[in-house]
Amino acid sequence: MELKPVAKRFVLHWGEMGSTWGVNRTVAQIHALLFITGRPMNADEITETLDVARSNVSMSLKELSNWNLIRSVPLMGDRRDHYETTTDVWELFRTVVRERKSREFDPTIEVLRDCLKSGDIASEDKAAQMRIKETLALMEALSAWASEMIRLEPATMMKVIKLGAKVQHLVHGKPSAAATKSANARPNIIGAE
Amino acid sequence: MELKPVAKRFVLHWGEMGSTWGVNRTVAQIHALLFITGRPMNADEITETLDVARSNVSMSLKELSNWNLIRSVPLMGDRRDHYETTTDVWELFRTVVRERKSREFDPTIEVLRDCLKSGDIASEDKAAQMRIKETLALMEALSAWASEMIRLEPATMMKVIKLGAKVQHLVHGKPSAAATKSANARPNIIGAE
DNA sequence: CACTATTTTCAGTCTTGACTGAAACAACCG
DNA sequence: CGGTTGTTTCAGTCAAGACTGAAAATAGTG
Repeated sequence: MELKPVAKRFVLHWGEMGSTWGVNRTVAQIHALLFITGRPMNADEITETLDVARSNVSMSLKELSNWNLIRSVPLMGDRRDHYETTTDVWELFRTVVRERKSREFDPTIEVLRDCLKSGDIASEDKAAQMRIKETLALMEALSAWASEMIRLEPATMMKVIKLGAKVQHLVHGKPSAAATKSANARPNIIGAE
Repeated sequence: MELKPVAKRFVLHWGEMGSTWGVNRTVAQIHALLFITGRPMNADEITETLDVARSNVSMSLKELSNWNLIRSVPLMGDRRDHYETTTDVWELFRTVVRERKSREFDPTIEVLRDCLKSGDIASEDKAAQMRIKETLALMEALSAWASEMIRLEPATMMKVIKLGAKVQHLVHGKPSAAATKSANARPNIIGAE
C-alpha cells in the first residue's frame, strides 16, 4: 500500500520522534501507520508499506504487543494475523504513560528506597541523604499522580488536563481573592497538606 | 574523589536511566554526581571520579549547559571552571520538563499543524484527517498544561501534583455531591468548558 | 611576549543495538 | 501425511553515536 503524502509524513515524523524517546524507529513507524490507517493490517502489508524486512516487522509487532499498544484481530476468511491500535488518542496517551511509568519510574523508585534502607546510607553526608529522600519523594508523588490520572476515563482526563494549572489557586500561597475564598471554603476537597 | 557506596549506586543507576531516556550515559552520570555531591566540581575531579576521558567530560558539560541543568561558578583562587547543579529536585524537574517540551513536543506540534495546513490534507480519508486533528489537540493541551505548570514555583507545583486527580471531582460527569456543589458554585475558577 | 594552565575540538575507534536474510517452526488443509 | 501459508528466531551485518587521545585553541601570568 502506497501512503498518501500527509500520512507518509506523519509516519516518518513519528518514527523520528520514537527514536528520540526510548522506542526504535520501526516500532514507532508501525504504530503510526496503524493509527493513521485506522484499520487492521497484516504483517505483509506493513512490510510493503514501510519497506523494511518482514522479520523486523514481526519483532516490532511483538514489541508493540508488550507495550499493549496493538491487538490482533481475526478477520473472516483470512488466517493471517491482523493488527490494529486504538484510534482514541487519549486512550493511547494513557497506555504510553502507564507503560513508561512501570518501565522507567517504578524501578528507579525501588532503587532509591533500597539506597535509603541500606546500611551504607549512614556513611553519606546528611545533605546527600536528604537529597536522595527528596528525589524519592518527588518520584513517588509523580508516580502516585500518574496512577490516579491513568485511572480516569479519557474524556475526564482531558478535562483535568485542560483545567490545568488553574487549580493552583486552590493551593497557592498568595492567591487571588476569589481563589482564597474557594480554598478556605472547601478544605475537604483539597486532600493535600 | 572516590564515591561512597550509596552515591556510587545513585550515579550509576541515574546513568542507566539517562540512556533509556534520550540522554547519554555520561551526561546523566555527571549530572547525578553534581546533584549528589552538592558542591561545585571541576572537570578534572569529575573525570577522575567517573573514570571517563577528560574530553568526554568537557563535551558532556557543554551538553548539560545546553539543557540549563548546570551553571559554572567561579571559585576564589582557582581559575579552573567549576560546575554545580540545583539541589532542589522540583526545580530540576521543572527544567527537564521545559527542555523536553521544547525539543520534542513543540517541533511535533509544528509538523502536525503543517500537515493540516498543507494542500495534500484534502486527499486523506476524513477519518485520518480527524485523527491528526485529535492528535494535535492532545499535544496542544498537554503542551499548554506543561507551560502552565512550569511557570509555578516548585513548592506550588508540588502541591498541585499532590492534589492530583482529586480535581477530577470538579469536572467529572458523575461527581460526588460535594464536588458538584463546588463545580456549580464557582464556574469562574474552572475556566475549562 | 614566552610560558603555563586549562579547555575544546576532532578524526578515528569502539560499542550498542537495529536490521536483514535464511532457516526453523507452527498451523492449517486437502 | 505432504504441501501450503504464515510467523518467529537467530547469527551475522551494518549504522549511529558514544568515547578516546592527541593536538589545537584559549586564557591567564610573570
